Amino acid sequence: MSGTVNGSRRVRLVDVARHAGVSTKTVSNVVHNYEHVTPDMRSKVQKSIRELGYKPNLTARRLVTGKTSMIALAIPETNHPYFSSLADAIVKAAVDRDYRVLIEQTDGDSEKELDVLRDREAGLVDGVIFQPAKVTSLDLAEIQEDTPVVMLGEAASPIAFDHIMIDNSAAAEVAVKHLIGLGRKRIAFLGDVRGDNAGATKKRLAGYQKGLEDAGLSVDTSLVLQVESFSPESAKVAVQEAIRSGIEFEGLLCRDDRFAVAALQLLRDEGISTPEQIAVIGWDDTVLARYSYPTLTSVSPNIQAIATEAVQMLIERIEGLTGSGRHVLAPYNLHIRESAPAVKAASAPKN
Amino acid sequence: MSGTVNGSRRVRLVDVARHAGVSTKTVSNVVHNYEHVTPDMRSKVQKSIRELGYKPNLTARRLVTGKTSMIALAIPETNHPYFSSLADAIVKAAVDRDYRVLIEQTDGDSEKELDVLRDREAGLVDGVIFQPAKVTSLDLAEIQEDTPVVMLGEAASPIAFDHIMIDNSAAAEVAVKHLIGLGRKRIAFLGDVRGDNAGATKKRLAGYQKGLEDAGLSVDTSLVLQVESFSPESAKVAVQEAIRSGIEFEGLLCRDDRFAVAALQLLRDEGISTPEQIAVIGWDDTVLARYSYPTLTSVSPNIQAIATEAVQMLIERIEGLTGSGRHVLAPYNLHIRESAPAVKAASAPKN
DNA sequence: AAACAAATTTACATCGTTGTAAATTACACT
DNA sequence: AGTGTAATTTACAACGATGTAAATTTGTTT
Repeated sequence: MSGTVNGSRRVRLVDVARHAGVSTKTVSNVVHNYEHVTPDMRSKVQKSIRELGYKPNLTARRLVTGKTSMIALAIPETNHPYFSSLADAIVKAAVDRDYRVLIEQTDGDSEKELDVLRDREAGLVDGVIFQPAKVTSLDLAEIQEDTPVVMLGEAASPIAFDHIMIDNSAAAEVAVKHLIGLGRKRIAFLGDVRGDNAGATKKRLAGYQKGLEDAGLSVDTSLVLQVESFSPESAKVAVQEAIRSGIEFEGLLCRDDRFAVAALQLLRDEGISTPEQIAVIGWDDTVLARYSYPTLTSVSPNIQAIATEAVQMLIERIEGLTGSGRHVLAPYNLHIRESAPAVKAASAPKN
Repeated sequence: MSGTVNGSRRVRLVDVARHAGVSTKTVSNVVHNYEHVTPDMRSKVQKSIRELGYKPNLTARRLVTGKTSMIALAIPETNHPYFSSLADAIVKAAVDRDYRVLIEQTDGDSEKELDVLRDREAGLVDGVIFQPAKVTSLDLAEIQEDTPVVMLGEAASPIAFDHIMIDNSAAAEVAVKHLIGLGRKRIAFLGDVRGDNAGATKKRLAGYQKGLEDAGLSVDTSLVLQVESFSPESAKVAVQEAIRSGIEFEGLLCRDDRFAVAALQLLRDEGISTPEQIAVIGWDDTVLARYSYPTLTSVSPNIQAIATEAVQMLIERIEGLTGSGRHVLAPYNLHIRESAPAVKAASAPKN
């Protein structure tokens, strides 16, 4: 009773129609639960469908409807704690809306990122949710495609595109103020990555600075730690150099959890206690934050909200909404854990 | 110079043909780099393609060729360190072979898992790589579909399917022997999860047992810690209860990294040192192992090899290979880190 | 220059479904 | 019973590409 009888071709709509003695359109109507079908017809057709093991061919359906019911999610890497939870949430949100998700890995490569939007082939997906790592607003502005796109993340994007992000500057400010609330005065930022032109770090730095200034603290540029690359190793090197060169700080705000956890490991190796001597805050609230030692306080974007909103906005575009790009700020909060505990329980720095 | 001129429909093959004054088939030939096309023709057509901004419609192509060049990857959750690296590797391997990957999350739900194979719609993908969490060999045997499938992971699968896994029993044995090499005699296993009928744990337990027996150690069933669910919390509860009830052990082999890292946290909270008092080994060698404290020794399946092989086997099936299921053992090794260090550097248990 | 073979190009049917609009049937009301 | 209207069902032409096989052009050989 399988889809094909030995060696014969797949069962088509027309085969069901013949078997049931009706037109193909009626079978189609039954398949789609069209309401104006008499119960007799319906059950007769359903019986044939069952007996023949008919399954609709999605490709043919797509060709005539022009809809794929698929969206692409373009992210730098799947194997990254933040992006994998983002992917998870977006897949769930899409499935709720009867869409499927195609993952496109751009590997943080600007050519691959542009390819995603250049859209060399048509009819693959109905729309794209795109979190760029390298590509700049200028690159994007040149590309004017007709596939709907929703941008995620902190990169500046052309106003033409819908865009969802958290208020990076405000979030950094909240994080800095939390550290200040713990009595920390000299607060470092890890890290300013060489060649990172995506703009995320700049915004976080701006918030970091504003947080300090609002509290009447001076901004010391030697506390903005420069990092060679996005690898945890180079983050460790940066922190280590700072310590070796005698730069003192009691708080550390990191641009992401990977850097933060690397910093935790380094501080431990150097015999510096967290949070007693240096309180640390990460960014993204990934799985790493839950399992590190000490557990990591982290800026926590509401991924659920981002995913739901992104899918919603994209579907609106797919369904024909026009007009210039919408710009949405997603909610976030600071997830407090041991590395920068709640203010009440805070002990003053010991050094 | 974009794909569509204001408001007009998409450019089709036939539009290019008319513009260039040739037949549609010639345009198609140029698009596909068919060799028997004169240079004149080719450049004339390419010019038209460029000027009109033509992009081939994948759906139409698929309908006539019957190929989607997409494969599905069905996994319990994207947001899991092991599965996200698996997804990453499979996407890369597939892209290398000119396939795209559709991620299907089964949420460890047996209905959803069956749905993946029941294949309610045809022509979505050319084949499926499927790592089940719940579904048993029996459930699967009933389903006889024509979409090629490659199974991953430790669940028993019907002989009809191709299947790739690491030798769980042997790997567990290696891990246990490593602990024994560190001088540990009482070695516990975390954990036997209630309701886990996927068979993975059973095989690991078998290897655990064999490793002990080979070393002439007795197998104490109270050292096989029962866990209520797959959550880290329940793993912690299980370890805690064992300690509270006076069960003593110097080595701990865990069924996955999440459990292992949860155990590390609990041991720390209990004031038990790792690896001095209890050496711990995880499984899957996920990102957690790199960032935990202490860093985690873990059984490390060669994900790269698994992904490449899975894609290779699936494509062979897609291209028509018939015959009964092939069963492949993938390579693995024990990634040594601090929680169960290399034998040389090992210190004897202190308690 | 004719004849044949090989290399290009073309015409046309086809993939399997759904949209449109026309044809039919069923139903209600004089 | 006859007519008008609404509810079903159907016929047929798309959707946009590629495969097949035939038609044409080009090139070679005698």
